[in-house]
Amino acid sequence: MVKTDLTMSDKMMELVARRFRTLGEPYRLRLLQMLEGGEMKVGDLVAGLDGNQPNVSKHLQILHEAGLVSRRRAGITIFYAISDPMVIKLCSLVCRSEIERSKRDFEELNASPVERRKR
Amino acid sequence: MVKTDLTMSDKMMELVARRFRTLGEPYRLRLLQMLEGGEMKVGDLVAGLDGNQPNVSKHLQILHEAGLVSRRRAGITIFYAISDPMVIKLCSLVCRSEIERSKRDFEELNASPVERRKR
DNA sequence: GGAAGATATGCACACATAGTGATATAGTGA
DNA sequence: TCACTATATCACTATGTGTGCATATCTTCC
Repeated sequence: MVKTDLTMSDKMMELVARRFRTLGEPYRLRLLQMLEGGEMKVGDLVAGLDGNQPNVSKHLQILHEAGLVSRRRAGITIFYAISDPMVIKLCSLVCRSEIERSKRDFEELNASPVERRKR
Repeated sequence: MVKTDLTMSDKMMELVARRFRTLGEPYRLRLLQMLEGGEMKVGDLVAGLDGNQPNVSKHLQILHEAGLVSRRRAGITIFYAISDPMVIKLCSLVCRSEIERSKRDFEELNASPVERRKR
């Protein structure tokens, strides 16, 4: 029923791209990072990220619509939490790859001039 | 030397976000998908994606600057290939998660009205 | 019901970026 | 050197989206 072969349909491609774009914002990554330790209320996220409240709310909304965080109301405050642990795996994958990349760049910079001419 | 603890620095966050944004374009995902089978020349990518050549070149440039694809010149033609296999892992992770999500949505739609009221 | 606090939303602006057609560059062979 | 082919770059427009301010909504407590 569900299409699972290698060639993704255009619609699936669009969905995947959309999810990547959702994660393509530093502010949202910081929010997710803060939520990595457990659920938090909006006010604490605002305080922890030195941002203004509407902006934080908007980003949380985007993360929520993407299904990456869940919402829980407790009286007058609202708690957000990571709902799809995949995002953590994704971020650590990219982060590790980025570190590898910077390491390669570093070694390339320190290579001998003869080596460097080969690029 | 390299910062590896859980709280990413702002600079690392920016790099990770940039990479996600690079993958946040359906056209680029389609290019990567075509390259999954091995290196290809620009012309074949243009033909395979029913796009115009400057656009394909620009996207390939972006992928190349991100370090996701490598370039190889063979005479007058240029071959591109996936250089960081991590992108395949990333895409399949997100794709699987997206399938799970659509499955949940489907089941939720087919749940009894009583269940549905709980959302 | 009215006030207060927490969160969400609407609006306007700025900026980044994708698409497109024209043009430039680079390699090849005559 | 000149034409030809493959690819890259430029200039322009259009669209999407992040940000900040003002304001609305929702819940609780008096």
